Amino acid sequence: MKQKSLFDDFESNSQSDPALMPNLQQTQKSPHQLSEICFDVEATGRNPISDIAVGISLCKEKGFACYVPVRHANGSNVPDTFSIIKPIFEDASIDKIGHNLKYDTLILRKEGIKTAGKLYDTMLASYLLNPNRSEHSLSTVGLEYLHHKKRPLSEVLGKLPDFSRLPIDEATSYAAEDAELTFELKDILFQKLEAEGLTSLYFDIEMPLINVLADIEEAGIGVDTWRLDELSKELECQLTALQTTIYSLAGEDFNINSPKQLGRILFDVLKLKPGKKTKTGYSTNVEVLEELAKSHRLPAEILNYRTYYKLKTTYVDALPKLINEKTGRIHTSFNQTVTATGRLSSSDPNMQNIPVRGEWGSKIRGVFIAAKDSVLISADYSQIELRILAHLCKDKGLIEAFRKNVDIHTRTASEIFSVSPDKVTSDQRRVAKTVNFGVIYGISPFGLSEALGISPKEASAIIDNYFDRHRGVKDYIDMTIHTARSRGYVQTLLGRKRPIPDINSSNNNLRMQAERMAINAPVQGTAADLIKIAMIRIWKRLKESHLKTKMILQIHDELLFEVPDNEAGTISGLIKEDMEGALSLSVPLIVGVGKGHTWAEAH
DNA sequence: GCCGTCACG
DNA sequence: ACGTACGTGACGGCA
Repeated sequence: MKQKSLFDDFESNSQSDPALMPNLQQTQKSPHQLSEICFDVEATGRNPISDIAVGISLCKEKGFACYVPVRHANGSNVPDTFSIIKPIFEDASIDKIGHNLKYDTLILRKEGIKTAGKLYDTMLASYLLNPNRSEHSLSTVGLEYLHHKKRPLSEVLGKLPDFSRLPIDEATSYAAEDAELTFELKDILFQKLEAEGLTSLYFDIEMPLINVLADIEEAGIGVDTWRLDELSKELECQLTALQTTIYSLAGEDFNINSPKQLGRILFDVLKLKPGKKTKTGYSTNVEVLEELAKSHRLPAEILNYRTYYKLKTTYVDALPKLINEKTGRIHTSFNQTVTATGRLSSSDPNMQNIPVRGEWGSKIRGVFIAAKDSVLISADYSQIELRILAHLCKDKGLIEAFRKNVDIHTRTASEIFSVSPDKVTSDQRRVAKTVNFGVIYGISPFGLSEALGISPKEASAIIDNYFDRHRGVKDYIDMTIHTARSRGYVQTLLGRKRPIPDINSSNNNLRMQAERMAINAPVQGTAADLIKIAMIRIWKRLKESHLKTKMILQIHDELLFEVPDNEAGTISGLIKEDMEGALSLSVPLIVGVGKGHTWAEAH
């Protein structure tokens, strides 16, 4: 069969309307077999689960871009668009280039198009090149690398509600520009990735993760709306009662949610002793209120009120609004280009900060439920960051502890307090746990003293003691800071880089903060690399084995799966195996697995 | 739009 | 004398 050029098809389809293909009119080149195509999907909004495609722009070379309207409100759409472009997107011999491909592929999937072929995502390339940057939109990246100023979509749209209302000529010039800009960015960014040694991280981890995340987002998670409603009423009750108590204790009504008004009541009216200050006034945070609660009932009730208010507004009342009408499930967004360390982030809703602690943590996790005839399985890495620290710093004591699989906090306690492990008190273990976390965060005497409520002197002694017994950790930290100073960046085990711009700053605070970032980033970032590898392995295994189990959440060191009952018996072992074997470190990796009808039960 | 606060790893 | 543990996102108040 004769291979027809995509652009031939577009031309034949658009001849009656020259406005559709302005750039095509300019460049009449002889058709040839495509080896790569740059594309961008224009849609009705920013949520790939609920949005629909309005049009698709394509660029095959510089100066040769076009736009195919699909669902414009004015009706000038190309008939049968998808049958024209479908073969191109599904042709594995044609490389696909795009900016934020997760979004585009999710939209295309709903049109029945499954993209095949080698993928290049310029947004992910930009992220790996500079993860400190908070934004990697096409306009931002285009500005940085091509000095190209894109007109903001909001300005193009004006008062129009979405892209489908845009007159076709404006839509065409806007969309074609996006595809062409992406096309031009590709070569520049990939040369830089190569030069920075980031290609294997890019092609082996970040790019394959796109489809994993797209599947997770598409799958969503089930929620018990009836139970949410019940919890909302219960919280409403509690809050009403607390409000009455608080007004009576304060002697007047005020807005409890206003730190400013609360500060006036606590420190001006009741004359309680202010603790720390913020930039704007008195601090009224947990630490301050807990201290005040020792001498007055009001701050104690404020703390209760805050807890319930948070649970109600951020979770119980917010979640139902985010349930997708069609699927009846919650579909979070996993953002792959936000964090400076390589972690994912989650939003709309953030499914990575759902309460877990205390009675209400269980109540709220209890509303996330498995589908009919399925269970939820949670698998989480045990002490992942400390194990990674042990591997990175090669400290003998730390490695030995994990190889023997002893309780790491108890062991640290026995070291810093010079007692045998079986004599460690729960209080000593708590202190040791804080120290172990502190090490990963770039511990300082002041920070530890604040966290433990002890004097900086005592904290300093504990830290010195810890580093005396763990020279490997101390040397690793010194070496990391030294590397950061000389190279300007730090790296994870897989070569992910984080620039540390302030590491040589003359400002002590900035420099010390930079040092803590330098210490933490390789540890947190390697853990992020690790779980990403595990996700890809599991995803491939599920696909190849034609299993119906779905990965539905990632919470930094935990993966959550929705598992049909008939797969529940065998899947845990496979998940555990893939997660524990994702990287071969000098210490074993251990994954705990739980099962249940709700997330609370599975965790 | 920023700030303070607080939920998570 | 200063301000301090690392990384996120969402909420309400306020200018």
